[in-house]
Order: sequence, then C-alpha cells, then structure tokens
Amino acid sequence: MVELGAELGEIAGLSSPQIQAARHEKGPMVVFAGAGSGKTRVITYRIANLLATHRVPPYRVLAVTFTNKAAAEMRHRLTKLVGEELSRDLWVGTFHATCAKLLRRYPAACGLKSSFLVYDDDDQRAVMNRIYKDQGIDDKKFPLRQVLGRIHKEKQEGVTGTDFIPGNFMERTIAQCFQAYDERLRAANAVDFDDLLLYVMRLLENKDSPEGEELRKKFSYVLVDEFQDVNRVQYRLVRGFTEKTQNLFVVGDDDQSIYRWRGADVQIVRNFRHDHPGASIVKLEQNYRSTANVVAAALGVIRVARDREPKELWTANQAGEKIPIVFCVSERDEAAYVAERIREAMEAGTPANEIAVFYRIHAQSRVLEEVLRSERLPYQIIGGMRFFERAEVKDLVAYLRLLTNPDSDVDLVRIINVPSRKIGDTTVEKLAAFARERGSSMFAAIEDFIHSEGLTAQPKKALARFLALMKDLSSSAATAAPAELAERVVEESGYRDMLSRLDSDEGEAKLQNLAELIGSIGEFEEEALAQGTVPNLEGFLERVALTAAQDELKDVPRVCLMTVHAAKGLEFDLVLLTGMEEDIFPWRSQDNERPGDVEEERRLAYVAITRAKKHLFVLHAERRMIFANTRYNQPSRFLGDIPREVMRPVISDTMRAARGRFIDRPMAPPAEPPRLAFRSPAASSPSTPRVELDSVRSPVRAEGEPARAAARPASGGTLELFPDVRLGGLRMVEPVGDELPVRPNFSAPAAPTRQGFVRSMQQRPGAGPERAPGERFVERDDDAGGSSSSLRPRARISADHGLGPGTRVLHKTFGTGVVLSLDGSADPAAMVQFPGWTPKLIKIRFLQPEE
DNA sequence: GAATGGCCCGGCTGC
DNA sequence: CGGGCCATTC
Repeated sequence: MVELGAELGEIAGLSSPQIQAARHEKGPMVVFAGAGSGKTRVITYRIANLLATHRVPPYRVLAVTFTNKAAAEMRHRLTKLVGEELSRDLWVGTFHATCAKLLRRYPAACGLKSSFLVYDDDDQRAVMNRIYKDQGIDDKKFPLRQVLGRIHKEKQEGVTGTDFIPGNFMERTIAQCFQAYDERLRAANAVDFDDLLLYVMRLLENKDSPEGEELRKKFSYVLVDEFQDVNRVQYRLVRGFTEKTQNLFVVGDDDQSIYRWRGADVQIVRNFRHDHPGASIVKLEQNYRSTANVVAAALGVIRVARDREPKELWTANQAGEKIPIVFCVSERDEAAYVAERIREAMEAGTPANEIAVFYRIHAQSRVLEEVLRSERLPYQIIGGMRFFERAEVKDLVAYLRLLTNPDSDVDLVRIINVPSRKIGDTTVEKLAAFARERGSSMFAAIEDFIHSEGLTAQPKKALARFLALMKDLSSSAATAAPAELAERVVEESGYRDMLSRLDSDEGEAKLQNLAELIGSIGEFEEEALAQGTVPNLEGFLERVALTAAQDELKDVPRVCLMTVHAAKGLEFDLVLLTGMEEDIFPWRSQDNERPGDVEEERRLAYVAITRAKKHLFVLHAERRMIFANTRYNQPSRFLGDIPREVMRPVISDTMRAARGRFIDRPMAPPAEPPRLAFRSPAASSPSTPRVELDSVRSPVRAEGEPARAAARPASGGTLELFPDVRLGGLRMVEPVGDELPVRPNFSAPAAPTRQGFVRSMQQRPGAGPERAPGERFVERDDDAGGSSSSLRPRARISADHGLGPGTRVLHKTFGTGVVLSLDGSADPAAMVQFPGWTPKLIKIRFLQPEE
C-alpha cells in the first residue's frame, strides 16, 4: 500500500489549493472547482489520504458521484493509490445506486421486500394508466404526463402521496392519483427513482427507528461530486449521513449547474457556507484541460451569467487554435462538415474516442449518424433511444422482473400475451378486475381466476398454459444462473420462435439485441464473481434501471455522439459543438410560450465548450429540418459572447458554393444596421447593461460608432457580431477565402427535397459499414445511398432574381428590409430582416428591390 | 383476438 | 416526423 504522508501534494504534483482540499480532514468543506481544474483528482486524493494517513476504515467513507461510470473510474484510481483491499470496501456510487444498496439492506424498515424492483418512466406511465382506467379519470382533463410530472416534482421536494395537500380542484385529482400511485407501487413491491432516495431519507430522518440510527452512524466521511446538481432530497440525505460528524466534503461548480429542470438547486451549493458556519472554502480556478483560447471562449459565455459565485478561471496552457465558428446551410451540410473534420483529425492521428460531437437534443443526432455512417466513420451514440428501451429488450427484462417479483403487474401485463398466446385484452381486463377485488396481484390471482365463473374454455386453457410456463421458468430460476435463465425464457416462452417467424432483417436484429442482453447479463455475473459477490437477478435488474446514459460509453475507438447534458464531466481532444442557433441552443420549449431558462442554457453552453482539450469547432446552420419542419434560426446568442479575438468565422463549402459570390462582395453597410432581434429574450430581464462585455469587444467597433450593445439588456441576445459575420458583411470581418480546402464531395447543397432519402434505400445487407462484434443494431434508416453527394445542386435563384444576402428590399406591409438568406424551392422565398421585426420568411414574389 | 391503417398530438435535457 | 391510441376489418 502506498503511504501518503505529508508529501502527498508533492508526490502527486498537485497545486497548492488542490493540496489544501485534498488534505482537509474534519468538518464541512466546499470546493468550488472550475471546469478542468482537477476536481476528480482532489476527491480521489482526499479519500486516499483519509484511508492511508488517517486510517479511516473504507466502509465508513461514502463518495457520491454523478454517474456509475464516474464511480467506477474513481474506484479504479483509488485501487491504484491504496490497493484493492481498501478500495473494495469503499462506498462509491451515484445517489440512486447507493440508496438502492442501502434499501436492499433494510427493506423491511421501509415496508419492502428485498426483491423490490425499480420502476422506470414507462412503468410509471403503465401504473398510472391503470389508475386512470380503474378510476375513470379523463386523460384529456388531466394529462397523464403532467400528473406524473407533478408527482415527480413533489417527490423531489420530499413530499409523498400521503402528505400531498391539494390546493385546488385540479390538485384534488392529482392527490387522488398520487395516493393511488404510491399504493400500487407498494403493492407491486416496487419503487420509482424518487422513492429510492425518499425511502432512505425517511429512514435516516426517523429518530425512532433503530435502522435509522444505524444509518446516521454508518459513514464518518461523505464526499459529493457535482454538488451543484444536487436536489433537496439528496441534500437532506447527505446532511443526515453527516449529522453526527459534520464531515461533509462537497465539490461543485455553480457555473455548471444544468439540471435545474430535474430538481437540482444551485442555491444549495451557493448557500453551503451559510448552512455550515465554519466551513472551509477552496476555489480551484486553474484550468489544466483546455487551450487558452477554449478557456477564453468559455469565459466569454459564462461571465455574462447573472448569478455566479465570483471566480475567474485561468490557464497556463498555450493559446492553441482560434475557434472556428462554422456557418452551414443546413443540418446536413453541418454533418458533412463534422465528418470532414473528424476524418481529418483521425488521419492526423487523433484517436476516435478523443473526438466528440455534441448537440442540444437527441433529435439532432439522426442526420449526424447518417452522414457518419455513409462516410464509414466509427461512432457510438450515447443516450437517445437506449438499448434497454427497445421493445424486445424490455419484454425479456419484463419476464425476468416477473420471475423476480411476481407482484409486478405492469410486467405481467406486458408479457402475458407476448408472444401471442390468445390471451386478449378482454381476458386481461377481467383478470385485473378479479385481482383487484381480491386485493392480490394479478399473477397470484390467475390460479383462482381460471376456476372462476364466466370464463370460456379457450382463455382458461391459454391462462393455464401461461401459468405452467411461468412456474416452469420459476423453478429454473432457483437453480440456473441469471444469463442461463434469460436464455431459457427466450426459448421456452416462444419468443425466439416468434422472432424467427418474422423472417426479416428486423427479426434478426431483434434476436441480436436479445443475444446482447443475455451477453450483458453474463458480463454482470463475471463482474460480481470477481468482486466476490453472488450474481443475482435483482442485482442485474437494478443495474438496468439505474444505468445512466454516460454509463453506456464504451472505451472503444469510436467517435462519441451525445447531448451536452450527457457530456458533463467528460473531456475530448476534439469537440464539435453543433446546432448553435437560437431556439435550439438556447433551447426554447414549444409549450406555453415559456421562454425557457436562458441562464441554464448559458451554463450548458459553458459545459459544452469546456469539454474540449485541444480543438473546438462551433457550428450553426442557417436552416434546420427538425421535428418535421424547417426552421430558420438566428445564430445562437452565445456565439456573440465568444470573444472575437479567439474565434475565426468559417464558411462551409456548401454555403460558399451556393452563394460564394455574395460573400466576398463588398457591400455598403445598411443605413440602419439590421437589428437582429430575438423573439423573446428581451423579456428575461431588463438588468445591467453590458458595459464590461462591450469593452471586451471594443476592438471590433470602429471609433465613434455607438455602443449598440451597451444599452441593451444583459441576456438580451444582442449580437453586434452578427451584422458583420453574417453573410452580408462577411468581408468586413476577415478574409475567409482560402482557409478551407474545397472538397467536391460536399460542394453540393444539402438535400432540398425528400426524394433524396427514399426509404427503399434502407437496410440493404452490406450497405452500411462493417459491424463490429458487440455493436448494437440500430433500427434507423441507413440512407448510405442517398447522401449529399448524389444530389443536384440547387439553382442559384439569388442570381436569377438579382437578390442576395444583404440586398435591400421593399415589402408592402413591413417596409424596407435586408435579405439575410434565400431559399431555393420552386417558389423561392427569402429571410428578410425588417427593422423592429423578427426575421421573416417571405416569398420573393412579394418583394421588390428597393430602388 | 390479431393485424392493419389512420389520426392525433407532442415535440428537451435524464436517474 | 414518429409513437401511441383507436377503429375497422378479417
């Protein structure tokens, strides 16, 4: 074992604030750790120090991480530092995994059986659906999603069905659903994600419970990573654990708080010192991860944020490249550009798994995936349609869950007639009613139900056969290992027959997915055995439920595609940040005209930028097809916050090819500068002027030019940058002419029509890239044959009409405006900026040149 | 009871 | 655009 004495810092090469934090022993401490400032090292070394220097028994230390992957990584590092013997007994895990582990220890104290299941969103919906049916609640009046959302919100604040007090009529129904929901979960011996934490919290706070007392004494040191994303219940948990010792050590960065929407409360970290008088505070402000330009870009974006713990990130790293801000025509053009840069980087020796493509929402991944596929670039997608969400995988899991816990009605209903056993909806409904009357689970009721009145011979027989099957499998469960049991389920349930009878690629793919699931059960068994624990089905099912998107990230040489949320805590040599457009990033929700939380979006952008170690590309598309329609979005306001000195505008080849001649044409600046108003940001807050920021950009502005930005609201989305950078005035910024090689492949404009992506192209065997062993089958269109290169270039309508970006035009209603861009359909339209309006898409025939 | 087609509606981020 | 739900039909 490594002895870590006073020379800890020197041994590890830590900076002095890092040493200060790592050496901290007793009492509360908060570490404000900027992005890339080495916080994981600090936590790891502090634990090592506690174990080695202070001789704290490992099982008395709890370290809470944000993902299972981070937990595994931390344990791995600790094993290297202090040896396996010590690291093995540490409690390292996410809040959810830790609570699940504790609940399996004290199930009875919470009214559970140790075989309890964790219900996911789908299960929650299924349970609630039943309640709606049984109680005749109208989904139109009380949308199920909203009711579940409300329940979720309440539970995150520590409120359960029995404590929920309705405030109005609507809430009376919610209270009714809430109670019924909790009851049904209890009857099913199941918990949802929130319960996992709530149950432990209740136990911990129960002064009369001996188990609670045990829990309060259990840990002498608690460490929490990513503390800025902790919610109220999680905070109460850690307070409960450290009530006696006060040894609570938290690490976080309020600038990286991106989970407010799921209950996280930044105020918890900001108020930490008030909650814990005498708490030590350390700030880690040196970034070791990124180039100076990347850090400058990140700072530019975050320094405008409204509330922040004062801190200044800095770096001693080299400047690195200027950050290309890439202007693309469409999402397809954007993807093509991304593919080019990936290929280039890989050819230059960057490992594929050091490359990441980020997007704000999963829906953006599809096109990227298509292009990477057709370009034969290896990739993996994190999150999105997850493996465990596929129907066949869920079916097999449902069988396994039912075998573990026969009280789980949602699982029974899911598979009782899959594959088809001639047990129809009517029979299932009758069974449900029968079970309800007897107050038992559906599975337990089958036996008697078969012998009850009013059931015809056919369903009787079918049910009896199903029961026999389950009993048979159940006896296998007693002896067979989990993976073997899963295999028997697939065989004996008839699932395999059902799929092979499909006789299609689809059936084949589904069988492959099942094989992979069984394979992963096998992996789980091996891991458990290696750790000296018995591999049981409960353990595997729990892992399935608690697997985070990031946990799927495999250490294989593939480019990683993920949402920015999923990227939290990770780092890559090369980051391509796509979709930097208003309404995408910052995202604007469609419903209720809610403006969304721009501040959180800003922090999210900060997280995205700070993931990059060496190279960062920021892309935006002028036109984007998303959710079935085309949007023309303004460039993201966050682009305007990146200091001019560290960026460099780049025009995609496609855009250059389509209207290159306009890009370089000198143009008289419009008499009245186009005001690029955004749809709603001004509403957010009429607070401080952006004087500070303005001065940062002052080199750009000519002498005597009015400080346009200064008078505008802080988050008002004023991009003084863009009147220059946008097509019309590009030449004013910087020559962009020869910076990029022109690849004929990508010079054709992106798909203007749908014909290019005919479905019939999909899934020809051998059409896609070779599939590596273990690679998941992706049930998506593979339009390898329809990629951009085969498409006809769009007509240069701009030339035909004498209109181009920057042209001043006249409209009957809106008056004089400036053309921003043009669209190339049969009936061409132009995006026009009229002073005082949001940019409008107007058919060219309604416009006329100004003169 | 199963299979198919049409229609409506939501559409983000995730343990 | 796509998933889920309903109605129609065999």
